[in-house]
Amino acid sequence: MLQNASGLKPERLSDRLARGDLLSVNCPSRVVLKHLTSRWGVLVLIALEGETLRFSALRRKVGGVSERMLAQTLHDLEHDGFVRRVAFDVVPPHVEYSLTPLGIEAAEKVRALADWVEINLPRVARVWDERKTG
Amino acid sequence: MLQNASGLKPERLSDRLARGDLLSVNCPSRVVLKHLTSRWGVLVLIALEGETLRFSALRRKVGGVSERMLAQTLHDLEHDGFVRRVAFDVVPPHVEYSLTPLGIEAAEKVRALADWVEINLPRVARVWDERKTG
DNA sequence: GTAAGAACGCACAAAAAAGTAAGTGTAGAA
DNA sequence: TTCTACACTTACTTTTTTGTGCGTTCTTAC
Repeated sequence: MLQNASGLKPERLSDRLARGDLLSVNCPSRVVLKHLTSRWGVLVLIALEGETLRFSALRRKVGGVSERMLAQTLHDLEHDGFVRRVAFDVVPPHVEYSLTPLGIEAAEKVRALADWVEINLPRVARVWDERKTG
Repeated sequence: MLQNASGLKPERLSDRLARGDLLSVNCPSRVVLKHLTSRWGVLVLIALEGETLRFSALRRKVGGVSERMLAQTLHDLEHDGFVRRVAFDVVPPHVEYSLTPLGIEAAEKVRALADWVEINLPRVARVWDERKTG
């Protein structure tokens, strides 16, 4: 994937991706969407909204993440430009994570969805119950 | 999970779930969020916005889904009350899928996120490029 | 002293998600 | 008369994701 079949000039992603269509296979947006909607991606974005946190604090805030998964999620989000990582060269290590402007925008959308789910959970739960009751 | 340890009256999910906190482990909203943000869940919701589709048509519209995954995704979404399935007892089979009112609301949120991603993909791609260029 | 905390990277293992292939039963098209 | 479409299901394989635990390197608290 991402290979340059015609193999000419050095590819620039930002050129090639004017506008994709989510519903088409290989739409590059799908990759980004995947990071944003990943199990921990959503929660990290939300946890980081409005505050800067250190790795451990973030881990404590996001219930259930393992260190490995948090690190990986943070890498992905940083790589896409949603999260900013600032490391101070001291010992013991001190690293701060925060949202970039891009990340803030994305977090808003993610948060809107998450909020909707939390608020409407009772409606969904009612459907579950009905099905059990028959 | 979901077992009734104290084992008294028949549990009703809609009671137990007044309001969860996404950031806590075992928050039930996470299950629903998982379905909505799953790889194919997002696409199916979007594909079904505004139109009723048959299984095959849906499969053709959502590029890349296998039959198995589409069926499973549809099951999950139906189970949560986002999708309505209407089967006509004829041969060859005829089944129609559409969004419920709940599904329409959810789809709006999901779509908002997806649209944001598509529109802002160039900004993300620029970050990718920068990193490559160094 | 000895343990914990800081922020990971790395190797391995288990679990979950996804893909592949094949089968079902009938009808209308080629 | 052989083929395709329809809407799946089931069994099996592959891929991806997630978790576990160890090592690092130094400092502060007990």
